[in-house]
Amino acid sequence: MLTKRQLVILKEIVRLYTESGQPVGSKKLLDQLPMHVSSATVRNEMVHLEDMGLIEKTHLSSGRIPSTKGYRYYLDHLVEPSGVDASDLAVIETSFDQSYHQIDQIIAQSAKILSSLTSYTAISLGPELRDARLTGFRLVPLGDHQVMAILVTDNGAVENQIFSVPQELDSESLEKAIRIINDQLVGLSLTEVIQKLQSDIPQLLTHYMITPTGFLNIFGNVLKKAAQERFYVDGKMNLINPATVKNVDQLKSLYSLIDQNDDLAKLIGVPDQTIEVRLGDELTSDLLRNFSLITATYDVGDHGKGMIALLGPTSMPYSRMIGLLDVFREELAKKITDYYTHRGDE
Amino acid sequence: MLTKRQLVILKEIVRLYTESGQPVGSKKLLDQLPMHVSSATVRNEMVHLEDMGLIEKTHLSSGRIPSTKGYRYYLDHLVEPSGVDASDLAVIETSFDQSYHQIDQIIAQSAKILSSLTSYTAISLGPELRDARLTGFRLVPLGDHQVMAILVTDNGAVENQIFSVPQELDSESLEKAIRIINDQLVGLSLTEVIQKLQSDIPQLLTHYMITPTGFLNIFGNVLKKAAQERFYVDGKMNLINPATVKNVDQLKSLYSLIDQNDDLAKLIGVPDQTIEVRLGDELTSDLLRNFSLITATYDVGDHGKGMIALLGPTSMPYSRMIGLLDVFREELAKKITDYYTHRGDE
DNA sequence: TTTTAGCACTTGATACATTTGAGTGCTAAC
DNA sequence: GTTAGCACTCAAATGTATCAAGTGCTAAAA
Repeated sequence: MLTKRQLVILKEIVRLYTESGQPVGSKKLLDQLPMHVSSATVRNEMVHLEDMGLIEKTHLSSGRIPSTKGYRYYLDHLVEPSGVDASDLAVIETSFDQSYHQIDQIIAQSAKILSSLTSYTAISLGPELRDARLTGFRLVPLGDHQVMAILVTDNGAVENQIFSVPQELDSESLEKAIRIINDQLVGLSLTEVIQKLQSDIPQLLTHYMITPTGFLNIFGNVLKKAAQERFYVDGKMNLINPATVKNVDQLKSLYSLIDQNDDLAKLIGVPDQTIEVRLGDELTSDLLRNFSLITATYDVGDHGKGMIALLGPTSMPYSRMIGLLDVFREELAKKITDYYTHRGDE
Repeated sequence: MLTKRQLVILKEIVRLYTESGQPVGSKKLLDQLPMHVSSATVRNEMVHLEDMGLIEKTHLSSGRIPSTKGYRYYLDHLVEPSGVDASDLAVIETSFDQSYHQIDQIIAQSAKILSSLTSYTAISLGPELRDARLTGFRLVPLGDHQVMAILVTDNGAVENQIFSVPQELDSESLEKAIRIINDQLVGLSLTEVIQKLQSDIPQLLTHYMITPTGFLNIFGNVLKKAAQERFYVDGKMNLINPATVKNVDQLKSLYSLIDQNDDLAKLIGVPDQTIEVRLGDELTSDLLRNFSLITATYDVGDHGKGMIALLGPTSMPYSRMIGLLDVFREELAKKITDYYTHRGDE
């Protein structure tokens, strides 16, 4: 158990280190501490904190920096989210103040705003699509044996993809198939649609088409693409930071980790807190040893939950970041709700 | 005028410097030279070359490196494109060996192949769209006052964008408008379409619609997007190179230069040679002082010309790069021609 | 028992001198 | 025109001294 004084010292070490980037020595620390004790006392306390593994030295005679365990303790017990600057708030509001034709544009914009506000890498994810309901499937002939398949869901996501049509498909049976799809599947959630696609539908189609596989491939493809979570990342450049990335190779690996949608999904996982910070070992990849990931979920009622996240060095100014994300959650949820209620009414 | 021996020496300096990255001294140079002269003779020749501004020293007693002017001379008179490795050729062929639904996928893949083969940044541009002809314009209702506008051209490019439909547009007049567009404009080149859009069409539409502006906005938007040259860039990471980029800020500026489609268009301009190398001052931006840009055009007959390019440090192995691009031009043109002839016939 | 003053010790950073090696330019002889 | 030889230059590596910031420990004070 930590004494009151040790708590204050740990908290101050975290603050000073994130501010200055330099290891914190007993003298510097003393200037900032509210109580008046001698530097020797502080040193003694620091020895205790070090014994507990909460802080560490970079070399024998250096000042101390928080260890991963120390940050963990700080985040679990000490951090106090700070309020958001009026100027930051203004940036958020003006940046969101445009009309969007697609929800994905809002999500992409979110990542952009967050990364510019924080100078870290921002990741954002739209409301979950699994529970979104299919509102329509279209095939638009483009000529030259090509069609564009378009899938629309009730939460505003639109997925499209272009296919070369297999020769055996004539436009008549295609139209029939589409009618069946729309009759049978509209209104179901995407997960349900995926299930039905593996049971009822194929048989149903055989009544009207000779070989439904070609068509089912097309539909299945677009469906898969639509049901997949798609992360928007902004501020990748900000990963370049001598404190976290040692060499160019590491940077390249990091980039490919982040560009890979699946890897990113694995990294972020399923946060269970509203705002959650993971760092060091808690992150899946060895590449992220010196990183910290703050995830925040947001809630848009019937339309499900989404997520925004910041990826940066372990020594982030957590109070500010957590405060900021907390406000941003609300603003984003508001904007999305707004979008759902007003779309098309301009 | 340079003597035979000076030419050999200049060429060798370029080769050794690109290989080693180190300034080349008289001794090292001597080992590689075919004729047997003394190092003093070589030194004398180097003084001449330096007087002509073709090579330079990094400091008073250092070896020599080619100057920008030296590279220019080398490229104009000395470079001999080398053949392409069998392995490189195999990579190109296997990477292209898939079926593509859209021409843009081929173009994007080109950039990917080139950057992975060269470890430089690769840029690619599809066949010119100005002369492409409009083959169709569609509006697909998605529900909730939203439509997707789709524009197809005869060279396989498909552009789509989603709009919220202005309230005053009912579906009936929309259909009429689309019929007019397709009747009047299909078969014309995009440049012609853009012209007509500013003259005949608005008046023509007023016969059938009350306020055509809403509709014209949508069409104009997609048209503009379709007619715009879109560059595909791959291997941006490779710009990180201590030889060319000194600090992180410069890197960020470079990235934003490359991400900005317009800036990129300005940078690349209109190459008049089949394969052209520009370096130093010849590039528009100050940021690119230490870079070299190799552009190569490719020709797909009726479907116009496109471009591929490599951006890297001035000290690239030009023989290999030029040889590679020359082969790649052909392969890409072949692949695209292939796409046009076989699309839809699988 | 806790706190503090004092001191010896460690370490990274900085500055400076010295050496080494790769290279040059020049001169005089071939 | 070419070459051997030599004095000279400079960056990079190496060595040395000093400084500042910090620590741990001990013994005395509170």
